[in-house]
Amino acid sequence: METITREGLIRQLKEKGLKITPQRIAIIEALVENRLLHPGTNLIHAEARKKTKNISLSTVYATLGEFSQQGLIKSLEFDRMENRYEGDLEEHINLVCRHCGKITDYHIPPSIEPKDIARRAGFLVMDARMEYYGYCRDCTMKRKDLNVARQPKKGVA
Amino acid sequence: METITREGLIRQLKEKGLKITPQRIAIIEALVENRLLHPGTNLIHAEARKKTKNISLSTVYATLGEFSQQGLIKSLEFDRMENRYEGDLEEHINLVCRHCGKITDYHIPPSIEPKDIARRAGFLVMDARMEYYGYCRDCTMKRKDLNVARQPKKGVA
DNA sequence: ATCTAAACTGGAATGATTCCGAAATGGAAA
DNA sequence: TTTCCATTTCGGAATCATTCCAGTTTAGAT
Ligand SMILES: [Mn+2]
Ligand SMILES: [Mn+2]
Ligand SMILES: [Zn+2]
Ligand SMILES: [Zn+2]
Repeated sequence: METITREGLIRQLKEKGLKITPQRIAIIEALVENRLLHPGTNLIHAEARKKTKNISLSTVYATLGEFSQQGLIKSLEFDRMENRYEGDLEEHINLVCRHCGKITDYHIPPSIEPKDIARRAGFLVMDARMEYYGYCRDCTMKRKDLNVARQPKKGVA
Repeated sequence: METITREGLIRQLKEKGLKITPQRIAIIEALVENRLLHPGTNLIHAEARKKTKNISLSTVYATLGEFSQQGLIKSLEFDRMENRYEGDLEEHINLVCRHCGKITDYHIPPSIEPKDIARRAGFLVMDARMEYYGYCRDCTMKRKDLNVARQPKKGVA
């Protein structure tokens, strides 16, 4: 099981010593209920508002950031488009429609032949993006502080 | 061959009826010379400036955008980090270091066992990102204007 | 009931990217 | 070669998702 649930998330918050607040409950419910949509910050904000009066957007940002950092959910980051949140932690391919923005999960069978898989799902593959994030050899060597650091904003080398 | 070269890019511009300007030449040279770094807009701007006096940042943005749209290069888009440009059009995995931001190419052998490959390259995989961009079944159906449209900024469904 | 570190808040700041109208120019046509 | 105009360039303002901040509230331990 790798899919988020209301109770599962609450339990994890407790385990990690994070506080259970009305705002967090509302956000959790919004996340779980809309997980198939890979909801963005604004949808979560709107849905959470229906459950508790006045949740600030700042809180939604902070909370989704915290949850992602803690590994409760994953954030799918885009350029000039709000980040989207993933409630399925299992490794799979997200089929992102360039036209309507819909993101669909495609769970990969043991062995892959990526393009075919997508085609079989009726998805017209125009471009692929596969990335691994982690630490390069150099950084692994001099690993002084491999705290989960955000990617540097500037500088290329 | 799938790697950009000065002459190749110039030829493609001509083929597509785009004008050859000093600014574009400078940007092309900057792209080719730094292709291994997956340079960002600012590096390209800085390098291009060395070749022709006064290239505006707007022009660099416009040019890299145009080149990407035409398929001469690919843009790797990130959240809160400047986009990076790819001069190797062959399908491969980009190993993105969360620590120093370095992006390394890893060309995939016929059949993949992704994680192992990365490990063999000395890269510590912490997270994976694999995405296909294209058109979902629904959009392919009612494909009226499948022009390369930018992803909608808002709205989830 | 008390207390404090954590969480929340609204508004300001950030920064990469886009947008804009005006000026410059590549290169086709004469 | 000169003319001409669609394309390109320019710089400054605008955009907008996200982050930051300083003050206030609160969950939950004691
Ligand atoms: Mn998914
Ligand atoms: Mn690459
Ligand atoms: Zn679609
Ligand atoms: Zn590194």
